[in-house]
Amino acid sequence: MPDVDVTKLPALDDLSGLLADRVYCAVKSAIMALDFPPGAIIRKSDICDRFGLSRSPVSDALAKLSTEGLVDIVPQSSTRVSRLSMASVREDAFLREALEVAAARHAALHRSDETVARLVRNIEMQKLLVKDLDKEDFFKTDIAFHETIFATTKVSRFPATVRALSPNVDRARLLLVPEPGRTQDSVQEHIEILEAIKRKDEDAAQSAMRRHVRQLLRRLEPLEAARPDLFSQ
Amino acid sequence: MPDVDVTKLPALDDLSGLLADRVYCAVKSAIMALDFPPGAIIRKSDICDRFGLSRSPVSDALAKLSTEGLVDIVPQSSTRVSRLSMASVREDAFLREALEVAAARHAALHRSDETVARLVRNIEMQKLLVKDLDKEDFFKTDIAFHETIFATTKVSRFPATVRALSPNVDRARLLLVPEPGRTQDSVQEHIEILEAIKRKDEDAAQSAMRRHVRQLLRRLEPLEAARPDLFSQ
DNA sequence: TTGTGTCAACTAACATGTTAGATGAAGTAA
DNA sequence: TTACTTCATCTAACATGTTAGTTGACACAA
Repeated sequence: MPDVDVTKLPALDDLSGLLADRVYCAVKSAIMALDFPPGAIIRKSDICDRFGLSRSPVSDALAKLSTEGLVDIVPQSSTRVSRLSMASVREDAFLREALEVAAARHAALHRSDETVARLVRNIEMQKLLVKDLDKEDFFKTDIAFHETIFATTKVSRFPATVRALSPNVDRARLLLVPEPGRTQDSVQEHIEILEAIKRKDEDAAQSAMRRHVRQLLRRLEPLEAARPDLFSQ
Repeated sequence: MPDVDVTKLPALDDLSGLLADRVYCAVKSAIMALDFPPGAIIRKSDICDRFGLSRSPVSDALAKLSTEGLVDIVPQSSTRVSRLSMASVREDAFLREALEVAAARHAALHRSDETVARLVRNIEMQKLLVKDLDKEDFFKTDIAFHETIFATTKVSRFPATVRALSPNVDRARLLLVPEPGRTQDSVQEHIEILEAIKRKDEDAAQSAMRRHVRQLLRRLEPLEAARPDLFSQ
């Protein structure tokens, strides 16, 4: 397995803040974007050279990534980008589903009229983007839909927690090939969630959200066979 | 606000493994046990002296605790045990509920006969411990009950994730005064969860678990007024 | 060919030196 | 007294030196 290509690291353009945090963000985004492919070896000294830094902030950054499961550090030996495994993707998907479903249920019970209005606007936007085949903005609007639901919980770290608990899902997601009609289906699922939230039907909101998030896992399952190079075992 | 008392740190008796990990465990257990009280200042050099170590492993340990929200590091200035806040306790409780409820639902759908047998045995043990007023072992058995349900999800990091997501609930919990009849009620709630799992009624398992975990938050709510010294704002 | 022991090379872990920024007390002016 | 400035002190962040453990190649024996 070759080393990672450190030239793919984004620059540390964020001028303020700790060096360690900035290195962390740069390496994390390279891993999440699969620019650092699963299994590749990360040489700390290469990253030090790339940014002109000492080993301290780089080690701190990699240690943090290690606790999140994105890199595997072998004591006294080596550091590499963690491989995907369908087991870890399923685990991530389970945890994400638990949180998404709880948020949807909470939204149905406690949503304000303003939240409903925001979700309605969001879905109108989704319909337009599907018609215009704008995948990238659709993706962003999709995320905004879910985060609007998260926001009803008043748990400020909800979006960050969901992301932190399911890094493998997010990485694997990038390997998906577009599936004809998937975005339309996705909008329809969002509408069902919204309708349940509108009429304060918490059970319907819960099951609609569950059906929706399980679509992602269904599409991820075949990946292990399609890209065995990126998966362990 | 005084400094923490480093003599309250447990020894690093675990002979193998990284120093940083061992320091992390020692400091974490002191924080979780409230031996390091919320708001107290942690001096890295004191901890270095206590264990006869250099600053590297101690800094690594505190950085990890910082990402978990158990210590607040002010750049270039100071490190202190994070204060509790009812807002963070409520956030923790919401996330914990989401996971506990999802696990209960999953258990109801996918439990094996062996899981049911294990839960039945566990509850028999609970009844005995309540009768004998053995609070400490009851607490352990309670945890084992929940972890048996977690195990049905096959998500190996489930127990660790629940703990990591709700450190403030676990800290605040230690401040609770015993409530007459609470352990009996708790056993009754466990029985309701078990019965729902037994008959594979996922909705009943979900709501029984929700009622159960909400009892904890109900008991935590009055703490802010009772111990304002440990809460921020 | 295959399994084993040795060893050089390399890495992360740990120790220690240095720097920059935050803090708070003392001094000063209004 | 109050508000502002100065400055000494202290801390975490960062740089660098050192150590110890892992790895993989190679020699050699079965």
